[in-house]
Amino acid sequence: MDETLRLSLQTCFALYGASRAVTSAYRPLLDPLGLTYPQYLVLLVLWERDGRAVKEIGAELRLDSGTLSPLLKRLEAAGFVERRRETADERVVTVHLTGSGRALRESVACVPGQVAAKAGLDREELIALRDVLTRLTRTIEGKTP
Amino acid sequence: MDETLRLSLQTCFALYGASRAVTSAYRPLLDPLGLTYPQYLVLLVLWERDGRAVKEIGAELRLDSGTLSPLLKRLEAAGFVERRRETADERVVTVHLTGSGRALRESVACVPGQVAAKAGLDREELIALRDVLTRLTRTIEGKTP
DNA sequence: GGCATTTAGATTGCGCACAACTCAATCGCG
DNA sequence: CGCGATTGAGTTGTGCGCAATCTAAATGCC
Repeated sequence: MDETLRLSLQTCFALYGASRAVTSAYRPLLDPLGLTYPQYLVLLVLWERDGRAVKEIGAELRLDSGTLSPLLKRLEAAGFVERRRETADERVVTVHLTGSGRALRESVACVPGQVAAKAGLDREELIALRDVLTRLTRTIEGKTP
Repeated sequence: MDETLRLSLQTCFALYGASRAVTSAYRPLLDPLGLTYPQYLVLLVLWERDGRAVKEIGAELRLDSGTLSPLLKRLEAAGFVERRRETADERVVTVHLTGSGRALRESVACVPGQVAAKAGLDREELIALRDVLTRLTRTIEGKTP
């Protein structure tokens, strides 16, 4: 097989493996708090700005309602968020942190540092990796809308 | 929040997003053939060397039997592979390509090239990305065995 | 005002991932 | 040889991720 094709395959597989490895690096840290990695991402979005619509959260994380609806239901069942149907536009549901949802922020403050330590990349590499992955994602999404 | 922690979060999220973006770049190419990306990976492993044990495939792709057993069952139902319980050691099941499983190889020959085109990274970037991701995965797996 | 179109969210269904468990076969050690 | 420990595969249950579909609400256009 062509060298370039092989390289493409290897890179895609490396991406697939690395993503699972990072998620599994988060797992032992989040599990004691009763969170999964995607749930943690939703909370990050809400900690930055509370009371967002499901739609906005989805735009931020690139997740549709098919993924978010049940996930938010679980976060609500766990007591970390509340969902409110807006009166101004009753199609919209906004998601609000509860007290324990806000409190969780302190509990996970050390998580990113611990994951960074497990990853073992230095600052330069993290920046380069973040930037090339962001560009890759944007390029693909531009071509598969 | 600490600048470094933010960087770590951004990089993990970029990895999570890029992995899904790449998988979704494969989807329209593999879907007409009745394959998913993980199924395609299993076939890649078998095209390289046929008749491997489930265990070996799992070691190659870092997938356990909980993922592979039903996946292989679906590949078998689709007529691309056959599973045989070994007589020498009856715990072992080896997976063998069928004629149509082998034939599929030609049909997907163009796939990696098309994905590479969608990704829009040049050769140097692909190599750098593959290598840093491979190192990242190994480092994490070394620390979370 | 009335009706088609669009929009936000939920639901259904399928296929991974992964943990936890079962079961049968094999291995290893006394 | 016998038997406990280990191994390989499968099963069960949970939680994404995404396509397809549904419903209700809002919008637009006449």
